[in-house]
Amino acid sequence: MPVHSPTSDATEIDPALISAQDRLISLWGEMGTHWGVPRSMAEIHALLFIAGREFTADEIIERLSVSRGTASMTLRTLVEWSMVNRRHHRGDRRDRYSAEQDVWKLFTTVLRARKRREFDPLLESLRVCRIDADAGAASERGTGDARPESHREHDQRIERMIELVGLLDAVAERLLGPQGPRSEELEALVRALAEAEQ
Amino acid sequence: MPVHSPTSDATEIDPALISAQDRLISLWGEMGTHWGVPRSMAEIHALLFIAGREFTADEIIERLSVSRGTASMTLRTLVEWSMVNRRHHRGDRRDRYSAEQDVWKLFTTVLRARKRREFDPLLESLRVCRIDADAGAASERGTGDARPESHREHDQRIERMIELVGLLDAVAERLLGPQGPRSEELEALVRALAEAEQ
DNA sequence: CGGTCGTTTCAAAAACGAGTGAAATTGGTC
DNA sequence: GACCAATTTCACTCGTTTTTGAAACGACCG
Repeated sequence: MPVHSPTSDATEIDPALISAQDRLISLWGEMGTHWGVPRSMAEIHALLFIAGREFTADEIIERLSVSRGTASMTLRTLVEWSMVNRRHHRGDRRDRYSAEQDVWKLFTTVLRARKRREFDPLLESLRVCRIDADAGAASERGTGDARPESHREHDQRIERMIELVGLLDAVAERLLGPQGPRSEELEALVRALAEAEQ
Repeated sequence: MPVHSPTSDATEIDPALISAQDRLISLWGEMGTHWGVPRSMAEIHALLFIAGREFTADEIIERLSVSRGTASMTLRTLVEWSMVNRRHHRGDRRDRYSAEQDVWKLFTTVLRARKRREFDPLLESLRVCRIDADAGAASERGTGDARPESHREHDQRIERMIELVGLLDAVAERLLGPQGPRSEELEALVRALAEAEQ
C-alpha cells in the first residue's frame, strides 16, 4: 500500500483530533435538525469538511455508525447539491467523497439551492394569493359596486409581502452573480455591509 | 354588541376573500415546515397578518380548526418572539391578538430572533471545536514536538467557519442596528445591495 | 461468463415532533 | 372568598420523517 494514500487507521489515531472532529460533527448535525436538514446528512458533510480529505463510503459508515442505505442516499443528495464531490480512482472500485473546502463557495451553494427551491416558487405562489380584480369582479360588475375595501386591503398586504420576498430574492441574485458565484467579490460585499458605519 | 367591534360572522362572509386568505395561510404553513417552524404557528401568524385585525383565541381556533392547546402555546410563543401583539380590552376577559403589519419589521424580528437563538450559540460552540493548543499540548510539551500539522489544519478549517458565521452575524447586527431595527434604513440598505451594478 | 465488490433501492422500524384535549391553574367578578 | 370563564399545561396520540438492513442491481476483473 502506498504511503501517500493512508488508511483511516493509519492517519486518525490522534484522540484529541478525533474528539474535536466529533464535537463539530455533533454540533453540525444538531444545527441541521433546526434547519430542515437530516441529522445524518449534516453529520456526513461535517465529517468530510473537517477531515479535509477523501473518504470511501465504508470509512464514513464506520466512523459515523450510519447504515449503508443512509450513506448512499445522503451522499447522492450531497453530490446533487454540489456540496460534495465524488471521484473515481483508477485501480479502485470504491468511489471517494470529499467536501468543498472553501466556506464561501459552500455558503453560495446553499443560498443558490434554497433560492431556487423555495424563494422562486414562493414568489409565484404569492401572486396567486391576490384576489384578482378581473376574476371575481367581472361577474358582478353590473352592480356598479366598486371593489370592496377589504379586497383592496388584502391585496395591499400580499403586495407588500411580494415586494419583500422579491427584494430578498434580488439580493440573493446579486450575491450569486449572473454566471456563478464569485467568492472573493461576495466576501468583499458582505464585509462592506458588515463594517458600514452605524 | 357595538357595531364597531364586529364578530367573525359579521365581517367575513365574503367567499372570495376567505378563499384568498386560506390560500395564503396554507402557503405560509407549508413554508414554515421547510424552515423549522411548526405548521400551525405559521398558519396562525399568516391569519393574523392577512386579516389585519384583532382575533380572540376562539376565533382563531374556529377559523383554523386547531386545538385550544395549540392556539394557546403558539400564541404565547408568537408573542414572546414579538411577531404578535396581545391586547387586553376592558370589559372583555378574552385577550385579542394581532400581527405586526409592517413586513420589514417582521423581517427584522425574525432575523433578530434567529440570530439570538442560533447564530450566537453556534459561534460559541464553534470555538469549543478548536483543538486548544494549551490544553492538549501542555501535557506533552516536554517531547519538544511542534503542534501536529493535522491540528493546525483542523483549527484553520474551524477558524474559517467561525469567520463566515461571524461575518454573517455582523451583517445581521448591522442591519438590526444597535438599539432596535429601523425599517426605512434597513430597506434602503437592502435595496442598494439588490440594485448594485453587476 | 461467473464471482466479487460496491452501490442503490425499498419496505419496515424507529425516532421525532406536532397536536390534542382534559385537567389544573389563573384571574376576574359578584 | 367562592364561583365562573378563560387560559395554560402536560401526558398522551398521531402522523411524518429518518434510518435501517436486506435484497436487487450493476460494474469490473480474472
